[in-house]
Amino acid sequence: MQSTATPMPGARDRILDAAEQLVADQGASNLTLDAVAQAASVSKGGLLYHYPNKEALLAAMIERHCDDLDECCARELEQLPADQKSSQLKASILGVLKRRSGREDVGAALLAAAAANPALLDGARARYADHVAQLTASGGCFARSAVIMLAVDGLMLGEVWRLTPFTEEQRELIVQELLRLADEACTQSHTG
Amino acid sequence: MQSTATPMPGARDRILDAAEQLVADQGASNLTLDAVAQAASVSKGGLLYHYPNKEALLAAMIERHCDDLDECCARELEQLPADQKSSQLKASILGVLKRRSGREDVGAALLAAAAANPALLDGARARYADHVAQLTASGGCFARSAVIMLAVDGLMLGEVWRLTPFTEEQRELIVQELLRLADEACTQSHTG
DNA sequence: GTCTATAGTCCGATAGAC
DNA sequence: GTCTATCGGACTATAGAC
Repeated sequence: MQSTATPMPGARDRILDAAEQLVADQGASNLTLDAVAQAASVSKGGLLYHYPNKEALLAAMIERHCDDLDECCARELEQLPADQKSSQLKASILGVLKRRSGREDVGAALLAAAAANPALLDGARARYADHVAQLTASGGCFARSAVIMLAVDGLMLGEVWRLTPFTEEQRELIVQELLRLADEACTQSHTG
Repeated sequence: MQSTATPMPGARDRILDAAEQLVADQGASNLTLDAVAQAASVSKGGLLYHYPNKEALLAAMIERHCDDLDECCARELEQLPADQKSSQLKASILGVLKRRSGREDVGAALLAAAAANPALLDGARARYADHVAQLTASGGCFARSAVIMLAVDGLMLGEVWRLTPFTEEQRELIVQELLRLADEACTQSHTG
């Protein structure tokens, strides 16, 4: 485990950093073991000591990426009132969407790698299922909460693939609308 | 152009069919020119006559995939009242989500290929921008309409990557909720 | 624990006959 | 318009020294 301030990153994390930067700079198809080793200032043999094959490297990248996302949501949750049902949902919205991560290319590359090897996403799948379970347990309207979660996913993935053409103003309107819907989901006033 | 009933598919479409099936059966990483040629009963040289390189083949696959999606939405639109503002939005919801396409793997593979070559998605980007423009012009609430569109995308992409753990019942609840929200988006009663 | 060197595989694209 | 044959390059992973 890695604290937020990292005075001396271990080799494993340094490799992950280098791999991320490489993908962000040069695209997914250039994520070769050679390139990663060079970028991380390790030899290929050294790289393969820490991650025995490319799949293991990708799995570690995905896991850290998901951890980052969870941390963002956790930080948002701390700044929201603890006694409101909607806070959990709002934290998910803000944690994922408040600031664009700047690592969209990395996300795209990791998802691309998962197409060749679906098992890579097993961890992410488990996290997703947890979130849905939390949703059903939170007492708010399930369908409404799910729609909000899915819209968050849709916007994030749209930005990952650079499909969404929204202006910053439009994007802000969307986030505000999501927060409004989150309140509704928990007060259930929308069922009329 | 290809009519709905295809008595004798041209070589180009036959190749596309074979490529889709190959991806669906064997995964994205097995979409090699050799494999496609074999599956389409053409030689590699013949394949490369119709699509001069792999990128051209992928672009054609993506374009046809998008066309299919548009057609599904158009068909739904025909069955909805023409005089209601919400029909357009509802057609998008139903066209994409009513029946699972069964081609999720193909979508994943195409998206994955786009990570290595972002230009492949330019066509899809233009379509997306069109949809958003239609949204703003339709007179309904922009933010609400956008949220609905994004949730549709989120669910579709979630299924493409097999991330979503929803049961069929939950999925149906979500679709119904989206349709309800579409009505609200166009009556604007929610801003109250 | 980290390195060098290399084995072995696979793929995309070209050349040129028919 | 379709074929065969092959080139050249890139990649993962292993073997073994230090």
